[in-house]
Amino acid sequence: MAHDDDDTPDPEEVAFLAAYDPGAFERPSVAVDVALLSAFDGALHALLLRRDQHPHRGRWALPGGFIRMDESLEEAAGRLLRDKASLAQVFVEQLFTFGDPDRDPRMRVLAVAYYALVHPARFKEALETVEGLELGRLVVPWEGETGGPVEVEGPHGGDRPMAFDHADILGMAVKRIRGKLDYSPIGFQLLPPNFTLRELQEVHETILARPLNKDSFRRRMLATGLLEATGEREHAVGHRPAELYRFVRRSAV
Amino acid sequence: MAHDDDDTPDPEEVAFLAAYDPGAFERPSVAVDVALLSAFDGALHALLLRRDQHPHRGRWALPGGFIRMDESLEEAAGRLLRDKASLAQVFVEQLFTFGDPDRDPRMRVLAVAYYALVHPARFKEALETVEGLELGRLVVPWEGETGGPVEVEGPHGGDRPMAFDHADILGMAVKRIRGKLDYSPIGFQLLPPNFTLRELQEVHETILARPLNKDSFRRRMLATGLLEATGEREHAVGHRPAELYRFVRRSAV
DNA sequence: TGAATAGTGTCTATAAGACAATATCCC
DNA sequence: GGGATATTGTCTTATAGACACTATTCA
Repeated sequence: MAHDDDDTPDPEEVAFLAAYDPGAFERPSVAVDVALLSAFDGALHALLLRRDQHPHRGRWALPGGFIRMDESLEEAAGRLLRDKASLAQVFVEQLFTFGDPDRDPRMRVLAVAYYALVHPARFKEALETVEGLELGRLVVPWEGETGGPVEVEGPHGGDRPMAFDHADILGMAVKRIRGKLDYSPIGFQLLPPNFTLRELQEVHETILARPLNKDSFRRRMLATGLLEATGEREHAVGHRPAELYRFVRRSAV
Repeated sequence: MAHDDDDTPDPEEVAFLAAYDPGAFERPSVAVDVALLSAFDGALHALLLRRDQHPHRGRWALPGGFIRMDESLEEAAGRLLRDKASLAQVFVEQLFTFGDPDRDPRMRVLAVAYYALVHPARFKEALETVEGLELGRLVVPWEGETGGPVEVEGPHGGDRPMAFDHADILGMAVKRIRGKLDYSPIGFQLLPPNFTLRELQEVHETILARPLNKDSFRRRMLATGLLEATGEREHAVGHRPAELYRFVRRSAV
């Protein structure tokens, strides 16, 4: 790895120094922050915690916490979701590592950001059962995959200003999942096991924040071979019920 | 940010503890490793350093080093490229953060991986002028954007086994630039300022490891509006010289 | 003049968008 | 039956691949 300092010809010695004398190199704190997202009511939503301490008191923050020495980053993200939102078995993926020296005024903290996707039922259950969790509705002020921070609103409108660089983390999450939609069946993380094509299209439209052509969407999705008809149909919908599909577990790649 | 431990209701207090008493929380070391890539001779190549110390003595590693407390991650990547390869003004982008607890047998080290792209002339100049740098030719054992570690060969063939998880970092870099090629003019980082369409196509083919349709490539590239004819042509090529193009600086986005 | 690649034009196959027609459920 | 959406089929348009033809340079 050659993790040596610049003018030192011996990487290993330096590394051992750092290992045996923690004071030799200052080390940053490393946190994992998770953008837990769901799609409903025509918008992406995130789970937030309101800060009651300085800095950024009164602003909203993503669930996060310091990593432990014996867990991987992804395990830390999973642990945080379990502990802060009592959600297990959630799809998580690493997003980006934020490391501006002054992103936290107290000390140097790196944030390894993850995003997670759950379907609305589980999302809302966490929101109602776990103390302190609040809802943030994402308003994306840019188009396509341009990128940049998002704005966050409360359930009844009104701003929810984000703490630290968490609006950037959310923006990065939106950008990432918009990009992944093109080539990856990411949408099924945001739906129950069985779903109609219209529901899938609504999820896509919510993520992309633009209407999609119904016929073309239908054809494209069925052509991927990732959807499988269940033979069942939705019911009690006041109109012709649509067939329910499920995502195929990719077997041989 | 709520960087609190699980069962602690006061994130800030914990953070202050960590800040004022570094022993309260163990912190990992954080390194930046850079996959410096170039495309020539029909393959992607990386700059490597041979390890002469344990662990992984005799294996090859990417240039890397610990971050400093006063620099951002991207600044650290730039500093490493200057110090280790005397390359400045290189395009770098964050790739992924590797954090397996046992990725380094000596201690917990997170590696924030970056990739960098330079054109062959600068790459080879670094290789020849900077002591200790060696050449790695990437062999990608998977197709498309499947992902996974790459194999690395020396300039005259023969394996160059990579240290730590650096084969995974290189694999992630290849996967990323393959993906970006579709929607981003990433190729121009690997070319001189003026270049022909054929050269651009060769870069794309090298990155994707598959032949591209010439007519279609031409049309697609010119349709992006990112290429600008210089009016000049290549010369002394033994055949009709092609027009030289340059990339347009995206003005209004 | 010939070798070799650049660059243009045209045809075909495929995928996306538009739209119409029919099907099916609930009320 | 009426309302509403599902599902299928057809037509049009845009784009990618294939291929043929002309253009231009150097040896």
